[in-house]
Amino acid sequence: MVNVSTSREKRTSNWMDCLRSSGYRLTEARQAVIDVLAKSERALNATEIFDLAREGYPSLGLVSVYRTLEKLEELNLIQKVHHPDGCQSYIAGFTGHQHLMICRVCGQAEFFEGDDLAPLIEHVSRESGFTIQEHWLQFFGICSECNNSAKSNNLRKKSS
Amino acid sequence: MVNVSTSREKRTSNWMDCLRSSGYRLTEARQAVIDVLAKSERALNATEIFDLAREGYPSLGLVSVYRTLEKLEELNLIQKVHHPDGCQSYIAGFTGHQHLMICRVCGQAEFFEGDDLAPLIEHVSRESGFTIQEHWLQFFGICSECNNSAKSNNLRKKSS
DNA sequence: ACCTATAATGAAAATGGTTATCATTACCAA
DNA sequence: TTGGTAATGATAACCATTTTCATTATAGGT
Repeated sequence: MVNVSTSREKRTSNWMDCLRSSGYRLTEARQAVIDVLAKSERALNATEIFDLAREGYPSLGLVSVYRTLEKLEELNLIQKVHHPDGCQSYIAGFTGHQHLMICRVCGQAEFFEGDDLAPLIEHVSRESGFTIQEHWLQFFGICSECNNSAKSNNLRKKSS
Repeated sequence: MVNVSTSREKRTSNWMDCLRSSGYRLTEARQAVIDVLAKSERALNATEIFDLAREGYPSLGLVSVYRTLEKLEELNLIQKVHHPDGCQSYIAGFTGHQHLMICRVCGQAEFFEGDDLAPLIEHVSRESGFTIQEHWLQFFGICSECNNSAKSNNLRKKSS
């Protein structure tokens, strides 16, 4: 089952449904991991998820985090995010593609669409003899919130 | 010092020059690592480099491989390559950008140019409020050599 | 509502890749 | 040639991830 675009609020129950319909059991450990990941605006690694999830479910074991991540990835509910300093973090995601925009300050990640790489792929393909099957595209920068708080910081500095 | 486009043959000596002019010493261990990396057509991880380099310099230690990689990356002579199953391999590269085309069969990696993402970046930027500073673009597919050998395999199958 | 098979769990140990420590070696400027 | 020291390789330490295993808790059947 492939999940479809889901509001962040319904994502948790949707994921639990996906697990159940794939023959997996619904456990408190999984619930705790899913709660954290489904509502996060940035990619999280196993340890971060562990720490956050234990706030609500203290008996959670780190191993269960790894095991849950495995299953969520298998069901295409989450995807691994590649980053200059580490590629072991995960984020809720609809497609298998890497079309993310990542804020270097706060880590917030946002999907974008509208890339038309067909002409480039066509060109590079003909030039090189490569058959191109997949592409990764990712942007790094500063999100609007961090842009704004940087501005107001500057104002404060100037006025002081 | 930033290295410029260099033919594969001259790359080794060029890299040694870069090391020297940056105040690093030229040692046999480094030479061995550089020899392997400079002539490789695909990204290699530390262990692969270690194994290959020891063929010519058996007393090489794995730790020296890591240390040399560190320095070559610092001098922008090599860059880390991100891949679905592992992001710890390195390839000789001119720029800090990820504009690679990688063969899924043999791993051969080739740089390409000619991407004009300015309109897309402009659009996504305005839409989201993100300031986009950098982008990663990477293609995966089958290189021309592997395409050809796949074809001849098919012919052989059909004729037998 | 209770059983029961077994999937899933958490703790502890094992693994594997990378980094730190340290005595020894070898590079290179003087 | 020599001396200061950067770099080396061996070993140990480290840390994230995986495996093992006895115990627990889920969900389907009764």
